Amino acid sequence: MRIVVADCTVNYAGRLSAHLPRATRLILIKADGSLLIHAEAGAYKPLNWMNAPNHLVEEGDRWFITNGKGEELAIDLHEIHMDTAVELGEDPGLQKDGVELELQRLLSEQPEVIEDGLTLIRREYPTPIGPVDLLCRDASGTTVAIEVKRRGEIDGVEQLTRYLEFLNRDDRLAPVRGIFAAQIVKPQARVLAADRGIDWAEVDYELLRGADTDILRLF
Amino acid sequence: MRIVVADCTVNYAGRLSAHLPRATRLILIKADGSLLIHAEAGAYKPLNWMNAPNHLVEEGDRWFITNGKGEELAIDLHEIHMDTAVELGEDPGLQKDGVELELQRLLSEQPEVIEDGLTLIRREYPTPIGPVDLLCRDASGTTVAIEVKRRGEIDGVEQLTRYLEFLNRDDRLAPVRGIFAAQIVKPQARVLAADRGIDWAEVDYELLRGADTDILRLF
DNA sequence: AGTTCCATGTCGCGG
DNA sequence: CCGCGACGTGGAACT
Repeated sequence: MRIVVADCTVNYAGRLSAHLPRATRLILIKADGSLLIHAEAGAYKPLNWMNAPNHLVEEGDRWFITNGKGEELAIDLHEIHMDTAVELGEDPGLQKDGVELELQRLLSEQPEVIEDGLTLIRREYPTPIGPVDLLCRDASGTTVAIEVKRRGEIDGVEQLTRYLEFLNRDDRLAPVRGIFAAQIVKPQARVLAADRGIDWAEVDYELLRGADTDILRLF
Repeated sequence: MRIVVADCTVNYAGRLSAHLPRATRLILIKADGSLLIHAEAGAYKPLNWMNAPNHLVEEGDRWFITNGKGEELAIDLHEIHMDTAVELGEDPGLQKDGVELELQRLLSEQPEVIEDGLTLIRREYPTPIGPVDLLCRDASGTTVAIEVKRRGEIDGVEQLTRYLEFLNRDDRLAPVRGIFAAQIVKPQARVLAADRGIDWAEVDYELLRGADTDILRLF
C-alpha cells in the first residue's frame, strides 16, 4: 500500500464528471490497484476513487488512472508532503457474526416472538448433519426445531426438513415439529413449508433489536 | 489525520457483530473522528469503520471507540509499524459537474431527443435572473426555453416560468414557449407545467450517454 | 455474464 | 430530527 499526502487537484470523468479543487489530501494506492482520495472529514466514502482493476500512469507530477470501462481519473500533484509504501500482506478477511447469527441470538432470547408459549431448550442443537438453530418446546410440550434465516427461501425449508428427519429418530424428542423463521419468507418457501407440514413465521428484526435492551457483551 | 499501520485484531458490535483476525492493516483517524480500517485489497469500503461523531479511548495497546448509538469498536494493537499525523486542513469539497450538467451537455448535443425538429440556439442563455439551460428553436421557428433537471419537480417548473417571463419581454425572441426536461417528471410537476402552458419531456439518460460516442474531453 | 437484492450502506434534500 | 430517494453506489448470491 502506497500512502501519499499531497496538495492536489483531481478530475474524474466516467459515470459523471467531478472536480476537486486544489487542497491537501490523502491518496492511497492499494496492492490491487484501488486508489482512494480522502479528506479530513466525511465518513468512509472517499472524495474520489478508482476501483481495481485499473491502469495507472505517472507522468511526473500528473497521474492518470483509467479502467477500461471508460472511466478516467487525473490527479495533479502540486506538492507532496509524504510518500510512503508499506507491505500489509493478505488480509484474513472480515468475519461477520452476521445478521443471521444476530437474529438467531435475539430469537433465542425471546422465542415467544415466533410463537406464543415457546421456550428455549437449546441454541445450536447438534444433529449428525449439523446444528439446528433453535430447539424449543411449545405450549403443549411438543419439541420444536426452528431454522432461522434472514431471507427465507426454499433451501432453508429443505435444510429444516433434513433436521426434522434426524430429530424425529430420537425417541426422547419425537415428535418434533418445525418452524421456519425469517425476516421475509418467500412465497415459494411458504408453499414448500406448508407441503411439508412446517410452520413459518416472519419476524421483525428491528423490533427484536429494540426489545433486546441488554448491554453489549463485546469486551 | 492520523495514519497508523499496525498488526491488529478488531471487534465490532453494533448493527451486527464482526471480527477481524490479527493482521497488518492501515488505520486512519480523520479530524472529525471518523475511523477507517483498510486492508490491501477491496474497493473503497473499509473492512471496519466508525463514523463520526464518536468517542475514542486509548488504553495502552487497546483502543475503544463508541458512538452513542450503541455501536462499539475495539482495536487491539499488537505491533505498530507506523504512526503519523498530518494536517490536511478543510477540503473545498467535491464539485460534481453532476448528472444535471452532464444531462444538459448531452441534450445540447441532441435536442431533437426532447422534441422533433428542435435546434440549439445557445446553452446557458443569460437572463437577468440566471442562465436558461438551453435556448432552442422548434420546427416552426418558435423560440423554446428548456430547463433541464435530473428529477423534475415543482420548483423546476417555477424556475422555468420565471425565465419565460423575462425571455418573453425580449422582442427578438418572443413568443417563447417552455419545455421542462428531466429523467423523471413528477406528477405534481406535470400538473403545474400543464397549468402554465409548459410542455414537459422525460429523457433517457442511458440512451443519451450511449448515443454520445464522442471521446471524453477531460484532459 | 447478467440480474436481483442487501448493506454496519452513505449521502443529501425536503418536510 | 426524520423519512425518502439517489448513488460513479459496491458486493454477493443466484440464474
